[in-house]
Amino acid sequence: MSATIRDVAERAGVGLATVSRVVNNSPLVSPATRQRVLNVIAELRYTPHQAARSLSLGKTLTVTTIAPFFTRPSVVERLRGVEANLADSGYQLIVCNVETVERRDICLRDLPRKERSDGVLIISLAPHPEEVTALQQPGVAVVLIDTYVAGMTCVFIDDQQGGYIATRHLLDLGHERIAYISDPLTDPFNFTSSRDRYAGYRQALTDAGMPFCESYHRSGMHGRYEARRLATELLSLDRAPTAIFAASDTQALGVLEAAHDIHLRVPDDLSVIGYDDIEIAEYLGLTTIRQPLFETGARGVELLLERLGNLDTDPVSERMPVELVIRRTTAAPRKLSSDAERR
Amino acid sequence: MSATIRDVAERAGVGLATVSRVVNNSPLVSPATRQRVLNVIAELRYTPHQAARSLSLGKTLTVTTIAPFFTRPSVVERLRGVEANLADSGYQLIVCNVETVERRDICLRDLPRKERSDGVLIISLAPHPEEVTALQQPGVAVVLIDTYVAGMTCVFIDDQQGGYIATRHLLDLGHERIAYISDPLTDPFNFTSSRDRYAGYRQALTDAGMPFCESYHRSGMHGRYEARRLATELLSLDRAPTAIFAASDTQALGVLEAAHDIHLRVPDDLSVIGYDDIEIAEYLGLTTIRQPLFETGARGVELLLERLGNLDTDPVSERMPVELVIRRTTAAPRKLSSDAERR
DNA sequence: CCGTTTAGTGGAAGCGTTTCCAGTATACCA
DNA sequence: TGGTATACTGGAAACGCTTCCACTAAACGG
Repeated sequence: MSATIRDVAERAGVGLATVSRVVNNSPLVSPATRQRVLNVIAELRYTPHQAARSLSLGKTLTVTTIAPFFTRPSVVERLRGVEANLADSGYQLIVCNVETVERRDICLRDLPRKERSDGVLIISLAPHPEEVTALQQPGVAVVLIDTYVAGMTCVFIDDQQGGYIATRHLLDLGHERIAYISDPLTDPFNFTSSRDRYAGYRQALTDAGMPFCESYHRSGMHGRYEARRLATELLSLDRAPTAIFAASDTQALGVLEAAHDIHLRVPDDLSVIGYDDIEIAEYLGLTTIRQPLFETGARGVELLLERLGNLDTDPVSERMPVELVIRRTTAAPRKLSSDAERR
Repeated sequence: MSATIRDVAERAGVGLATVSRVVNNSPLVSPATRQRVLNVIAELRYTPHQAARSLSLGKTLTVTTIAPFFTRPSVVERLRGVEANLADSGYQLIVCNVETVERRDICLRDLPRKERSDGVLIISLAPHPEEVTALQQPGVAVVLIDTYVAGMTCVFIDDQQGGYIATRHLLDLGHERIAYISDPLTDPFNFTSSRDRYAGYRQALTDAGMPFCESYHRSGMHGRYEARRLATELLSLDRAPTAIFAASDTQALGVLEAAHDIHLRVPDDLSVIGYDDIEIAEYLGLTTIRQPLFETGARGVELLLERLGNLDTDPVSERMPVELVIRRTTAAPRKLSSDAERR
């Protein structure tokens, strides 16, 4: 159907090897021959057959990215970073979306195999110990994004630090009743960010000599609606929090809605801080913790490409910084009401 | 390095062909042999080599999706539809992001080739006539999403209708000065949606006997910031519009910002309607035109898989419906002020 | 009981590349 | 002038799989 290297060779009156050399820019071809071959290639619209190429080469020329819920703004942004750096590398990007635990397990087991892909990028999914062992088998290069596992190459965020900074910000403003809304701290996907941010939250509280109140921590399925529900619960508490730290901007939106529902004004009656700094955060004036989403993806690919060149590289891990972005949803608590309530 | 079919065959004491048959669920294997082979496969952690498989099969087992600006909410949602329906099909999804015209041209020329992919999904990019010819060459199955081209298989949206409905809604509310903000009507990517929606806008105006005012149409680069700038221009006109139809929700956000900048209240002083019904639209109470984003992606894959089975299928095109979603950013214009200004 | 079908099996060709190896000119050096 | 390095070139093996074809042994019908 389409032209093969043999067709080109015959038509140009040269050997197969020569055509291959031309295609691969080998210097061992005389200019005259090269030109003749190039003409025939153009004439026949010849394109090398990927599968044949990779079979012969022993490489798939392919990089697989495993991403959970790849429509979430934060994931999309990381993916963009991945794509941007992979586009000109000659590798194709295979994207695998994970929305169920079964698929998570299948993907982590079957995809990182030499027969399928030269390299694998795993976003936000922390492999279990036995999976780590499998991932370390030589043959496939693996880079973890947004996750830290000792002994593997990772690009990650210091989420504990992020949680700390967010809470610290609220403490600095004078808040004493600070709640935290997040995904479940342990979940079957093995996401670590809610857990790490929680640890930072607790640490900041402790460092400030502030007691931790169990009922100020609520967790539930990721998403705006669930966060709205949790925030509503929180806000109807006897001693309702004056500030809520949401583990993601999306969840912060839910908190904002809940506040709106009961006619609480933000930041006057309630301070809200999110996490991620997704695009809409700026629009809404949401105070948040910015993490370098695009950059983690981009850097992850860089590390992967390096490892692809040399598989024996020692694993490296890079921590990316987070940053507090103060906008319009956090402010000092109203002394009056909180004092009144307290006495 | 990793086990091949030969290793399995030797270890199980059977022929290559038998192993292949087991792997591919051929009925021509006795239960006993099958079990023996399966045991060895498990033991050796054997996985068929993709490239070898596809070379032998003459198929790449791969589907490529070409998407412009794949982080835009509307595109992400379509991609999710694509992924959802492709996940269990046995085909791998290769994603190609297009953010420059050069890459658009390269992708449209090089990717839809039998040697690279069994099928190609093209999102929102209308091929030029000469590209259409190339895309119709047998060998690759191509499905266009969000674009209509005669003679090709497409899943598209009636954007003209959408533009009409949006404008009609504003007219019905009593607006007489309705502006339209969009991407440039003709652009090098050959996006058609802004153009079609514009046509609907004009048509609705005409049908209502309303004159079209050139200065009420502004176009610029896609995005919130540009839309905000254009809206600001519009709102500082002598006879400023009382309603603005934005060609996307993202742009509608920019309009909302512009209104906020000059302390115009929405919908009291200004009605705003968007397009797409992206997730944030509901949160913001944005009136908009909903288009079935996920569904176009999902349906596109279905059609592609059908064509993959039988390449000689006649091209079909399916139009998906749009729907007006009325929320809180549109209302009747304030008679008082508009009358006052007019006289 | 003997042909004939049928289930199960293995060998080998072929998919389209890359690349090692061997070969043939031509150029260069002594 | 002969020998050797040099610049190209082509043949063929190999990559790991699928599948056609040939084959054997058992089952079946007359």
